[in-house]
Amino acid sequence: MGRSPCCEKAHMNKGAWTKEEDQLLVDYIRKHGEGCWRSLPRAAGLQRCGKSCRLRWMNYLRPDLKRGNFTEEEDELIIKLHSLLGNKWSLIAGRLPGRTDNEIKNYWNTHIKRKLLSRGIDPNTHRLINESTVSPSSLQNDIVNESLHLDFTGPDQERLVKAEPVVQKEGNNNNNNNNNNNNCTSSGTTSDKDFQNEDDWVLNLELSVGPAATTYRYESTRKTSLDSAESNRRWGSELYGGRSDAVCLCCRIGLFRNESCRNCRISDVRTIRESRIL
DNA sequence: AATGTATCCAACCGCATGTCA
DNA sequence: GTGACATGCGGTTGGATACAT
Repeated sequence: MGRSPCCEKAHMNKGAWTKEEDQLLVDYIRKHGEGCWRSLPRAAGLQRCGKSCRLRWMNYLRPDLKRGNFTEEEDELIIKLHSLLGNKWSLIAGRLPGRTDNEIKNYWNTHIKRKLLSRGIDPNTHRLINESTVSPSSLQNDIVNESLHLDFTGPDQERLVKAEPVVQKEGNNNNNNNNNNNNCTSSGTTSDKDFQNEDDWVLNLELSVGPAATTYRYESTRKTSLDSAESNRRWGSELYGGRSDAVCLCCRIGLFRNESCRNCRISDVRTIRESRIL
């Protein structure tokens, strides 16, 4: 027995969205907030599948999306994050405010792959092409280290090194206070509940790499967000054994210093996030 | 100007996962 | 424990546009 389709597709529009459809979706979400994508199309008067609505909103209509070309800084950050996370586009997008996983994925496939290849670097392995084995003294290794070196020091280092490279599939991310109206549930985001158990530390590391900048929680029927600075504090605080001066991943990787990192500069993203909902 | 080719990116699809009854 | 359902993710597709011939 297969799963039933997510929606009745017979009478659904497909393909490019019209301005009218966009407007209906934006109006509805402004009024009611995100969530419950299955019932949203009908409620909003759209002849679209819920998944399609979600995608359109997440990748195109969200007001906090950054438009325009990727900067050199973003390029380098994507490369470094990809060397750490692989094709975990949503996690990578979580560290690039205003960019979507789809956008980064497309950009990777159309630009960065080519860029790396032109540098003689295999975009999949982040190693020099023509060198199949790792030599600790080689340039190749320098590149790998340059990409992967995280400088994790202190008591947590050992646990971190032992962590499996599983990014998302484990853990107790049952954080959402579900708004059970319309039998809607939500899933997948990380909250402070995830940080309550010290034994979950490694899991929390995995979960926190991505969504720091856009970590939502449901409160009653309205969605709010953790501001990125707070998310970074929580993430870093757990990561570095409760130190309060923890920094975000960008800084940790060494791409930025605190003063030049966008994530660290944003002190209160909540204002931005909420204003787009209201 | 017409045609062919390359590139970009929005959207789709299938599957994995989490939640709930 | 199990199945149905909702959502999210990553790979892929195909139409639009840019560029080359």
